[in-house]
Amino acid sequence: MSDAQAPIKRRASVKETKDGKEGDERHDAIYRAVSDAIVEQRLKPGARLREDALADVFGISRTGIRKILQRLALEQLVTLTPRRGASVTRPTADEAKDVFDARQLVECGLMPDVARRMGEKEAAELREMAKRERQALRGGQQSVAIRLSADFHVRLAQLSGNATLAEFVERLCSRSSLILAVYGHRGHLGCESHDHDDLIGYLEAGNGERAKAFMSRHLKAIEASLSMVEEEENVPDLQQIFGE
Amino acid sequence: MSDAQAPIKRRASVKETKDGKEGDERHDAIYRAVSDAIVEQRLKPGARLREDALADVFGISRTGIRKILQRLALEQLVTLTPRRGASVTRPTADEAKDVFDARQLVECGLMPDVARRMGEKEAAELREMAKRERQALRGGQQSVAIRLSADFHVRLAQLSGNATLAEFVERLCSRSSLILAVYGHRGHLGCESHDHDDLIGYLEAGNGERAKAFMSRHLKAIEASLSMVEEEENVPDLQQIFGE
DNA sequence: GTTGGAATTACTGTATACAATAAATAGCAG
DNA sequence: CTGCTATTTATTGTATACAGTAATTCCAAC
Repeated sequence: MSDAQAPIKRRASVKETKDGKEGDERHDAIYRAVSDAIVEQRLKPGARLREDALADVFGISRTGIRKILQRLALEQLVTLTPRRGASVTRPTADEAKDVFDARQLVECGLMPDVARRMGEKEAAELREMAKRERQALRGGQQSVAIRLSADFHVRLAQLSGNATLAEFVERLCSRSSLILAVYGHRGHLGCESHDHDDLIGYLEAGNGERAKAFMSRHLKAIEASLSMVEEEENVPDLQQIFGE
Repeated sequence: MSDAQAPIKRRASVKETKDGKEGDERHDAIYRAVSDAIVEQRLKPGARLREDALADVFGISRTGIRKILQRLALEQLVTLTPRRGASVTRPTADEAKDVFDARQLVECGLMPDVARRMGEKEAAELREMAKRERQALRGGQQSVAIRLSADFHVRLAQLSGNATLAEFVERLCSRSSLILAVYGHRGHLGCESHDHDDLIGYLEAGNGERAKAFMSRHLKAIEASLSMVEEEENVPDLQQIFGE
């Protein structure tokens, strides 16, 4: 079985790696910087990402930026419209449903495997992650908490031992963060903070079926917490005026 | 629910679109040409894909080629090693297991949804695809049959109505074709040709659970038909000599 | 004849320059 | 003053040139 055990890489400040590092690492750092900014909603859905501007900010040429934008586009975090450039993806309600249905199928299906491979070390690591998430939430850093929550789910999937499915879950979680950023209620993060701790308990006890059922409820709760009103279009005042 | 109903695009000869079409379509055509060549094993695992060579063949510059190679790399059809260039991915036994486990989870899980949304038109289309696959197999075009089989599974996933999962299945099927190309026995294609017809029957009858169970056996049969001996390395004689 | 090393070659990584197209603005006519 | 058209501007698409690095080949020495 392939090893999907590598822990989630810590995000490093982009500035730090600016000079000394090789090109590859630099590119990865920029990729993560943009990805994080999107997931943490510092770049809001619909925001345009001009190549020149990004190239200036990060001090590389447009060539490298295009590569990164393309990667983000394949992960559906940015939308690449021909001759119009890149912008942060604004997930539709349909996409949101697809993503959560997919998570339901995959993440729940993975729980038995995770329970089987769960050891002390893994449980401790997960608890640490859950703790950090709680701290961020208590500290009012909602967007950071969203990302930490996603990290938790991804790490869980990695523990299943299936690298392919873990990677898929990673993409789903990124998109979920975007969905939460758009449709989530302020002040009510989807994940109840103690859910993750409970889940770890079931997994550590080797109770895969119980964990599976719990994950299902957990995901349903997140999805239910969303207010799925499609954002009004750019010029919606017209319709409101018509209504009155 | 998002619309994942679009039929699989027909592969067009690359030559045809060479002059008249716009850049975007041209790029897509080249992408499909390379992708098909890999899936149909005209480009064998391990084969190097030099940028210059591809640029010459398709009459565009390296810039466009790199874009395409990058996309293929993200789909794990080609492996991109830094400063060494691109080569057709040679799936490991571990990867093969992950891919088939993933297919087991996802494709089987999708069957109930597919059964629910199955209509006459869809069934007819699937039967047509299955027929073409049988014909290719009978005509000795094994590699074409592998691709048609993959197309069938992808179309099935699209009928579930979940675009995200359908796309994931598409990737898994591409990789499966590669796996079959490497580990499959010559003359014994994984998919028994009538399996697909039987499956359509269950789905058309709305029997999702039966279809699910059948799909599970079907995928297990394919996986079981593989001979999972890791290909010997380029210069293995040395090891044999050591053994003697 | 084989091995070590240096020079050459081949290839990728990156930036930049140029072309093409769509958006914005200004100017003109009604 | 409004609406249409033309020009300008901003931004992406593409190719090419240059730099850097790994692989190969050739030569010499043992």
